[in-house]
Amino acid sequence: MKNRAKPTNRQGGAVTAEKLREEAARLFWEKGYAATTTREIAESLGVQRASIYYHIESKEELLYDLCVESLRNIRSAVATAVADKSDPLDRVRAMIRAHVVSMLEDREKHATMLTELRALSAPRRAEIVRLRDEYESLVRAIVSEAQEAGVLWKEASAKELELALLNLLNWTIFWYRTDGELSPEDLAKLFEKIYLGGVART
Amino acid sequence: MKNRAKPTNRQGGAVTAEKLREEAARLFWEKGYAATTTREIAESLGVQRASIYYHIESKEELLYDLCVESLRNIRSAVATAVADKSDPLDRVRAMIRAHVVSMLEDREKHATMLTELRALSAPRRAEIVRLRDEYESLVRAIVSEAQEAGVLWKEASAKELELALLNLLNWTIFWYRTDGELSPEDLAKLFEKIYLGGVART
DNA sequence: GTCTATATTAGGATAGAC
DNA sequence: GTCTATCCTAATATAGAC
Repeated sequence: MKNRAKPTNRQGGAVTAEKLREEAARLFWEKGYAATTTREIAESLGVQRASIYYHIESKEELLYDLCVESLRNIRSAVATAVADKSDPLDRVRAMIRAHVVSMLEDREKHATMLTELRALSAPRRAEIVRLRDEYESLVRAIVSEAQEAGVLWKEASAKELELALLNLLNWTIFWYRTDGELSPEDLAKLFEKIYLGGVART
Repeated sequence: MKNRAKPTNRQGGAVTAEKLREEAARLFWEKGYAATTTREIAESLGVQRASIYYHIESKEELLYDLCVESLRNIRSAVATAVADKSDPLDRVRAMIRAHVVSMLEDREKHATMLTELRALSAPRRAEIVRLRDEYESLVRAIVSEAQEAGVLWKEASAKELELALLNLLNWTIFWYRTDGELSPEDLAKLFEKIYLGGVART
């Protein structure tokens, strides 16, 4: 057996920028960005501290890339989910489902993006805020269309309804457990029912 | 003029544990607990770094005290608000109002408590989790009573309805601005309407 | 692509004077 | 109750060998 390309790390494969980002997302979510050290990231991957700098320029780059990926993923999930729906209420339902499922299936990344924005330097933060605003515009447009079609309240603005919806969905990252009773789909159904119909018995 | 007790800091008064906690809450919320340095806290108060250790034992103590205070305040606000109501639906409404107003009027403290728990050492974290669970039990009891009285859904459990309610309310800390269009009371009314009645036009 | 070794700075906390 | 001075550790990142 030739020993070329024999890795000395414990993960079996070469450390790639991809693996780095995965592990970073996990640790950033577990301990927070500022409290996570590059030492820990390297240790988790079974390599020396210096080795990770072959793949990345800085710790902040890991956070930035992760935020970009998170926002691209959720935006694309929602856009795809509503693409083949024309009924305004169906589009709202599809959006809720896609947002919740996408968010919870890649929870570490989305949670980090949603809560660690302030750790980025000003230029990178501005870029992420721009992407986030773009996503919020998509959500708001879907809400607004439903209002115009007469199937959602008009007593509140599209902005207010959008913020309330994201409130209801996003906080889930803080308590959702993969080993819990409710699947992402179950939660999406619950939130859809509550958002559209409320919890009061009629 | 005698110059005894003349403070050299820029704040005009003596630095007290109270002022320390206020400033810490502000900075912890602005930059996160781990990214906030004791140097910055001292600088904001106009004193030398060493001086703050006369009032506290460690940076972590600031976070812990702040979490305890936050949970005591919101619990007491909600308990007081529902105390004189007997109608189950009125109690739910009063709880929403008190939670939102209390949370937003002392936003830095509550936000820090809600998001920086993981920075505490295990014993202190356990203590805060216990207080938080106590508060959640109060919320759940109010929801549960309303279900038993037949005025809220029973298709979902009290736990699910409680989690969904706190979702809807808590995420507000991430976007609420004191200079925005909506007051805490306005937001409480909006959330009350959405939570109980949903946003679909009937 | 990963290693050893290290430069460099920052951060929490303490000692002891006033 | 605050100051100056400093200890000590931990952290990001780089240099250069293999």
